[in-house]
Amino acid sequence: MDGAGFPVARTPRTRWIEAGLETLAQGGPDAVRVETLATRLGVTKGGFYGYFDGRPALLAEMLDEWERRCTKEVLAQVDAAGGDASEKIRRAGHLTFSEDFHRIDLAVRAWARQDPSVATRLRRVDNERMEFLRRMFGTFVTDPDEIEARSTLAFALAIGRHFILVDHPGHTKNEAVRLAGDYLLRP
Amino acid sequence: MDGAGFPVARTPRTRWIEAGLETLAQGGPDAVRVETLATRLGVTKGGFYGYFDGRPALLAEMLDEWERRCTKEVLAQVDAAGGDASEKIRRAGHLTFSEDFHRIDLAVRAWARQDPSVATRLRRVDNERMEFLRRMFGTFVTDPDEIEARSTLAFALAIGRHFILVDHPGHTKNEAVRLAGDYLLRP
DNA sequence: TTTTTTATATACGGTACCGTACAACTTCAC
DNA sequence: GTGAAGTTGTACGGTACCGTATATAAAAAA
Repeated sequence: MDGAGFPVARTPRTRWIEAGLETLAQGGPDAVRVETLATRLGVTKGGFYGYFDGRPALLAEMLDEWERRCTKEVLAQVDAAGGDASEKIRRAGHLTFSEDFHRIDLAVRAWARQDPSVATRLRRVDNERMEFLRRMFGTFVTDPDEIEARSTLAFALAIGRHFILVDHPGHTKNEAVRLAGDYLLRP
Repeated sequence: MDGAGFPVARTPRTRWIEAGLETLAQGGPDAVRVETLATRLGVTKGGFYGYFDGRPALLAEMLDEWERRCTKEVLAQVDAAGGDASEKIRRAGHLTFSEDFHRIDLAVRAWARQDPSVATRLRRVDNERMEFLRRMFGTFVTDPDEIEARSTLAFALAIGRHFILVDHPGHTKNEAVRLAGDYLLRP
């Protein structure tokens, strides 16, 4: 065809990015080191610089991937599943606030406090999520201020629960969060 | 007296700890490096190892200082000021999450997600704060579940507002948070 | 002033990581 | 096979940081 025989990459871009995101979730952005990632992947950094223009480029692409996942991917899954409007809203909520996305998300969130360019990306994503919450509360609350208040609290609960370390005597943590959620969602 | 002449330390323990906390707030725990701190303080690391048994010891003492500040110091001030329950809640919020303490607090919070020993300390502090919130809500709410729900939401709002990056069309961020706070504190 | 005591500067060896250069290997096309 | 072309391993120099050892400076006590 266009003429080149080549070996299959053992460690293509996607694997570096995947390992990077995993490490980010576990240890924060400072834990994402080229040589560490290489060891983790069972290779040396030899191939890395063929794919990425240095460590900053990897970090940028990790953020690209994270952003893509929590926007396009979530919307695609929601649309694919079908159902009516409120069904879709609920599904989107479960997806964007699922444990799976959260680990990376929380790391990005902490990272954003120290890096303005990360903050810009996070703001873009968070605004979309907040819009979703407003739509949700708008279906059974009429006062705009109350919509804003409840949406803000719901978002804060979804995020805060992972940054706050408290015991709830007589309840599990999940029960306590559910209690708070119910309080927020009552008519 | 006990017999020692000595020069006044230009850079005593407290200054290292102070600089450490400041750096922690700005760049996270990984930014707290001995030599970097020394440069920032206009000295070399020469004196550091006379005070601290290595970098981990400094980090530990930084956490000691942070813990001391946000328990004894803050609660004393809140109780001293008086006022009714919701007044105290706001005051506690303003004090423990005053810009000054807050910057450090949020950094510790992010740090705790990656270090179990930090998490243990944070849990101790957060439990005290949560106890305070429950007491305050308990003065005008009777249902225990509702006390727990409102307290959880109040805490989540205080923390979440700094980790969430959203625009509130028609409101400033502070207005939006106040809206949420009012909603939470209504009788 | 001299001595004593301590804080800091300087110098060192070691580790971990970055990014580059190039050699060695692997796979496909022929 | 042989060769082309991409992937990975290895080797290198550079930087930043750790922790130690020791010299220097400076202030209190004599």
